[in-house]
Amino acid sequence: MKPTIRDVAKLAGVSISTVSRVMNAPETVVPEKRQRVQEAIERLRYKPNAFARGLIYKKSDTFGVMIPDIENPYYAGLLRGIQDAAAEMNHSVIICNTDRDRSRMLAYVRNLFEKQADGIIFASDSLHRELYDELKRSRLPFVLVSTDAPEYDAPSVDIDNEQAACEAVRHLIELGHREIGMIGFPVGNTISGAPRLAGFRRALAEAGLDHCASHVEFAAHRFEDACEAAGRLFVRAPQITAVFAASDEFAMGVIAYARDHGRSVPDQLSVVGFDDIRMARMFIPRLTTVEQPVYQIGVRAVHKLHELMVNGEVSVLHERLPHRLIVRESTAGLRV
Amino acid sequence: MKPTIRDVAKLAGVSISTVSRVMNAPETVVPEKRQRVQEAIERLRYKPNAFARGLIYKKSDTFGVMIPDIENPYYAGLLRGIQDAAAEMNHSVIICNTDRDRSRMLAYVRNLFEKQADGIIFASDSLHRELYDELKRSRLPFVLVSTDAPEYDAPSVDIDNEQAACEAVRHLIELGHREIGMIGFPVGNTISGAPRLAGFRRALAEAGLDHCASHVEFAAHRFEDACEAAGRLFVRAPQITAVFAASDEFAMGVIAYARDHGRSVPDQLSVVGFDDIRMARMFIPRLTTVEQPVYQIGVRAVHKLHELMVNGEVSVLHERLPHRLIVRESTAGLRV
DNA sequence: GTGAAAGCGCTAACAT
DNA sequence: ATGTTAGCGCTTTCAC
Repeated sequence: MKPTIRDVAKLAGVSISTVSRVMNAPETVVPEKRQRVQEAIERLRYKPNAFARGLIYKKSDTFGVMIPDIENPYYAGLLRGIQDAAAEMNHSVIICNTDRDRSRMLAYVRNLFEKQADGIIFASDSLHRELYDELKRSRLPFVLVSTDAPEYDAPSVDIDNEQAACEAVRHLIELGHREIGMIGFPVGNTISGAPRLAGFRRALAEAGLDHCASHVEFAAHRFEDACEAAGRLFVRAPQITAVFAASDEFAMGVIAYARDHGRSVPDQLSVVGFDDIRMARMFIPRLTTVEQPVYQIGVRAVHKLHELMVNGEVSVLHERLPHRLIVRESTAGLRV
Repeated sequence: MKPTIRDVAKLAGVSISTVSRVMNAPETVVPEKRQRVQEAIERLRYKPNAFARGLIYKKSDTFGVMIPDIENPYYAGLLRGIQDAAAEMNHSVIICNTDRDRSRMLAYVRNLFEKQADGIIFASDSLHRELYDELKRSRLPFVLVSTDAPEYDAPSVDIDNEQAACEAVRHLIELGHREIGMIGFPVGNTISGAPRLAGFRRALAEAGLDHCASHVEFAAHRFEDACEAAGRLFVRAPQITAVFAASDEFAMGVIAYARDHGRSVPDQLSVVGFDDIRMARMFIPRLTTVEQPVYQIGVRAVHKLHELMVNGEVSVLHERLPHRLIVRESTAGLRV
């Protein structure tokens, strides 16, 4: 059996409260006894039971992270920031891979509630009504990451997606492109949908290129979806010389499709991605893309959650971190 | 405050033991009361406190996963299998990103112990003495994944790395290559090191190509390291026409390096990777590689851990899952 | 079949 | 400064 506080007390010849004090307020115990207790703790390799503590303190030093798909490099980066920040403050993180399945999400929330999680970080999925209600009822503090839910005033951390998309498209325009298409996320789905599309349209409008505004195809999430979407786009608008892809994986899909159909990148087609996942600089050609500070987003999310847990509220509700366009090899000036 | 069993009892007009019975052995309660209690539970949205339960049952339905780096697609795939299998049996998984830092690993184990985790899955890091001792002392059941530790007889799940590497190299040989190099993991570091090197050497020996046995360079873990290693390899042995890379990321590094130095793949250089990460089929050229059933490895690891938790022992100590060579576009016959 | 009470391992009054 | 005790929320004897 694992040693309990009683075992330590017996071995040290003191009462259990003294042992408890040695752990929680050592200065209130005379050095001599403190010493004895510490030795007993070492010898027995005693560690306090988190259940018993939790029952008293009503906290678990644990929180849950809900993400759609750990295999997606974007979420992996996020998770890393989250876990590092959590470890920093001695908290554990329980990972919940949702696969975008609503009933799984609900089940996770309930489970986290039972396990007395101190909070939840909810990343990237659309926060539907039922889930929001459950979250609220559970009274678990939660923060949203890369998920906009303007209708609910939940704390969030993110980048300015509309602006970032706009800058990416401007880059294409500055390169001389006048026939530009986009591969986007479904509009309703996540924050990556609508705002990035809006940014695309804004850049177009600024440059008087509104005729391109409908050159948009949507893809679900993965590379293969993007390949197909690229196919549809090129059929509809073969004159296109540049594509804004709403994620790096989409950009790779577009490039792969183009390559398979005799269009070389960037000579005959420029492509901008989004996210700057690690793969972006390993791909050939290296991807021009919008860098998101994923790791930092994760870190900030944890801090925000912590603030929420401690103060019950948060100083800035919606936090936006800076993004940056990184020009690599997948975009080039338009050749006439 | 969260409702407790007392609140439910009061609302239903019964004793707390009856409420407990409704949850744990409903058939022992008369239907009428059972009904009332269930209604009260619903109304209050009561959920039993896992701390209190844990204190009694001495288990948390939670286990920890230690991995070096979630951003590495290989581990991400593993984690996905693990999490799915865990969710299946209503267990939570606490993620511990080790960054290969020994003191962090130790800290995680202690933390998991305190939190009363039911077991640990330890992936891919080398299991050093101190950690092994800590694990043993903690009496936490644990299973090793993609980590060989023959000196300790710990349960493990993995593939046959030596054989898989051998097959990858044979593929190169069958293609007509006679000057073959390798980019490997440091030999001491993980299971990916020594066995894959041994497989490389075995295939070479079988074909009477021993003169290639020293055409090996080592890289730490990342793409950039592999690029550099490729540089060293080509300086030392410029006659090489094919490379066996011990991971897909290494293969991409080699290809990127070759591309930057005027060697096209697969026309002038064939490259085989290892792992079949998702990116392997998105890369250009698509990677020929050894597929590991990562997801399944994760699933099996959970089942093995569960077996260990329940029975205190495991029927087969070391489990090996099947691998498979997938030929795509990064390898081609030798042109003379 | 149901309630009262003990106890899981710990902390925090409360005595001394 | 230290020991005794109540109690966190639950399960499980043990009486009735």
